[in-house]
Amino acid sequence: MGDPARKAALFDALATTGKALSNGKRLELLDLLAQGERTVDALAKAAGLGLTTASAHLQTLKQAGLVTTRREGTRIHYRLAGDDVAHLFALLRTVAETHRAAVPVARDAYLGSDGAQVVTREELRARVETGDVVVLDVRPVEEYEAGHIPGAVSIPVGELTERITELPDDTEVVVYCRGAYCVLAHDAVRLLAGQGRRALRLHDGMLEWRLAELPVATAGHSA
Amino acid sequence: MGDPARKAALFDALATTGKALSNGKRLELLDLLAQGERTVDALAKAAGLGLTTASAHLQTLKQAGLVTTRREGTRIHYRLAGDDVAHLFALLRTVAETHRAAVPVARDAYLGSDGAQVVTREELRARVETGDVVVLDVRPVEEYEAGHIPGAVSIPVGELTERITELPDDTEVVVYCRGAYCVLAHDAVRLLAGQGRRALRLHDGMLEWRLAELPVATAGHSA
DNA sequence: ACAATATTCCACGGATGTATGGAGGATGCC
DNA sequence: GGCATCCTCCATACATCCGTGGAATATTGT
Repeated sequence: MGDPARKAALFDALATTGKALSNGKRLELLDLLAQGERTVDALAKAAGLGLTTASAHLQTLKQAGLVTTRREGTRIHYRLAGDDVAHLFALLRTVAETHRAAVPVARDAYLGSDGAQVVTREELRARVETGDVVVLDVRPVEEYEAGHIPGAVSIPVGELTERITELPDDTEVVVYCRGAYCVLAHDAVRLLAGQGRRALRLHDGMLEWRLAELPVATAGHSA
Repeated sequence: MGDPARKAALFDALATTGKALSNGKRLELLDLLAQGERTVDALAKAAGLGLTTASAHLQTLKQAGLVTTRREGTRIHYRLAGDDVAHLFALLRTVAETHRAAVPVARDAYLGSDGAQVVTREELRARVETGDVVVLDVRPVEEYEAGHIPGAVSIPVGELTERITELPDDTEVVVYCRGAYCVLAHDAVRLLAGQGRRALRLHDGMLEWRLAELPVATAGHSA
């Protein structure tokens, strides 16, 4: 009763999934995949990995059950196996931030400060309803198309300088990007400030918005 | 703007916490700690580890921010750093079970089948209210004292044979133990069946009960 | 069938993780 | 102080992981 070997086998099986979360690069890949599916090649470039290395990490994630694949011609698209995986990633982040001082420090060092006033999801939602603000999505277009906050305008941060005139200058702008660990919104706020504009920033990003089960619009039709 | 080295440092910091979940023995330790605090020695014995090995694993968990310590005389008591850690563990389990077929297989192989009818938390709560059932906690006494389902009777599974007469034979008994991966309740049901008694089993256990924020009673006073 | 593209598989060296036994620290009791 | 207890730290041997390049595989287009 309660064979230790079988107990070890059970927890080792769990550990296989845990192991997928034990490497920074794999976590970066999960962070990217939380925005939508991507090909191996795209993931490798985005995470700054060699192709074969990225492939190996993706195999590990697949083995762990965290991602699934879809073949389209010669390309293979990876995506998260489910929203529960995104929740797991987000919870790992929260736990690490709560209980390890080094994490918030590293986060601030990476994101830098933008002096922007931050807005919670609920505040943003309320202000969108009243038409009080313009919401700006600064992620790459593909990610915007895969799902964005209803009513948001898409201007990838790389094009923001030349397209800044598309933003009204008589309405407050709230910028957002992928999630709590995404620099794009910080960069955008700094860039806008450099142009004499003032912008607010959503406290986290699309990932948390989706996990909170708030409405999401996709390329074709609004949700 | 988005220094790759800082990005890597941030995700590596996260990975330190993830790494804590990458080893079966550490997951066993977390599972035990979810029931309440324990000394190093007790944890080592319960998990079937050498003392120094257990100590090393606990250092890893502490480094990851998942556990904290408290010294009492010569002993050091480890405990989970917070309920969010228990949630993280539970979510990892759920994700692994959902997306990896090997996990439920290993679970069933470890727990064995007891033929018992299972009861959900809500069903149990309702039936406790009406006084319809006796709830039996078969965990070690210390764990019962650290927190149990209000109204539950404590008979550790090891003493169940000799103390079986303490259970009424005109009322249904619902057995529970630590959580979804705990054998004690399964063993108890098999044992009761061997004595001609029939018992139901709570679908999961104390861990999930607590995380669902249902009422918990402690040794002295009921919650 | 052949070439091109995208991805996976394989082999290797360097780094990191794991278990074990023995030494070293901290606390409590006499 | 001296000793016992409990735990941590250190050194060692072994296994596993990581990143890298080259070979093998699968699909598409010609």
